[in-house]
Amino acid sequence: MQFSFRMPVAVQILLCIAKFDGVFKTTSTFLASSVNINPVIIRKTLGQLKAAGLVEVAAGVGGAKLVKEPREITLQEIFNAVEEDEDLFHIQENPNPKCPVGRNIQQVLGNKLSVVKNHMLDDFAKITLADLLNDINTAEESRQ
Amino acid sequence: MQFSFRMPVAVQILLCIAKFDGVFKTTSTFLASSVNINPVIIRKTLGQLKAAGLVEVAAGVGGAKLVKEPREITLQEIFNAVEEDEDLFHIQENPNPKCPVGRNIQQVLGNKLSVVKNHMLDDFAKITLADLLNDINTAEESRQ
DNA sequence: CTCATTGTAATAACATGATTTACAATGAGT
DNA sequence: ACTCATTGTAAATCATGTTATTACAATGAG
Repeated sequence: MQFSFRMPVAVQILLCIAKFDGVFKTTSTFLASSVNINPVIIRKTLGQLKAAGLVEVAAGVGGAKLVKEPREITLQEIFNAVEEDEDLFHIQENPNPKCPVGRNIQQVLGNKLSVVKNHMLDDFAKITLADLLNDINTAEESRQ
Repeated sequence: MQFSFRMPVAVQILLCIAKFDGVFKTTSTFLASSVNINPVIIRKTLGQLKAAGLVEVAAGVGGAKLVKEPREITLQEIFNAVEEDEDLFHIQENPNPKCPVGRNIQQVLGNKLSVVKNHMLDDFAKITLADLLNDINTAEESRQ
């Protein structure tokens, strides 16, 4: 069980937009070929990133640009842009109300897990697009 | 996108075994009625918990018991018992190798995300079954 | 030997994510 | 105003994973 492609795809989109800014027009087709995914997914994801205030997309003419500096864009913002705001885990919705465990599990376990999720979001907040761009460039250099 | 029922179900199973120890025989049918889930799921989950050394199950006669004290059982052990050891997120497996972003995204983003996952596991390690039992009891008392 | 129960396989039902096709709306360039 | 590549979006389909269900051999105390 793991999270879907969504956040990683969004990250790759943003990295490409940053990396190729001024060099290539970053259309959905162009981005789709980097990620190797369907252009419609790219357009949908770009829409979410636009709604989150991270990019602006030129309808008609095509291409996308970052609205903020890479070091001001965190993984947390990207995650929140493309994922629902929901609990980390499914907890059974209809446990037995006659059982002392069943009738309290949602609240008790839910409380603990929401703390864990908040820590995860805090971790995401510490990782910026600039960090990732930097790592990409370092990795590129080490390929000679 | 969220994790499945598996870990929460395993937690509820263990809580019931601890709570009803010596009072009821905790068969898969009994546990299934607390969680309100199919007994086969319970049996399968109990099998995973047994393999992880957390419970012993009496085949034939029925019923399950904890092998360790509740305060020695952590959410991390439970999580690892029922979930695959895999990355937190899917990262596109076939990105474009001609793109400097595509050919490095797995390594770069994967590194960052594995740190986050380890933090999450550390958080899980700090939560014990005894903590949850205690919270259940407190919640029960406040119902009067 | 009996019988409730576990262990397990196989299948179906269901939900969700990803793919693909299609097409109206957009807007810079001519 | 027209063109045309592109976006935005809906709808249908495919793929995958999770949960539910049925079935039955294996288990082991009484």
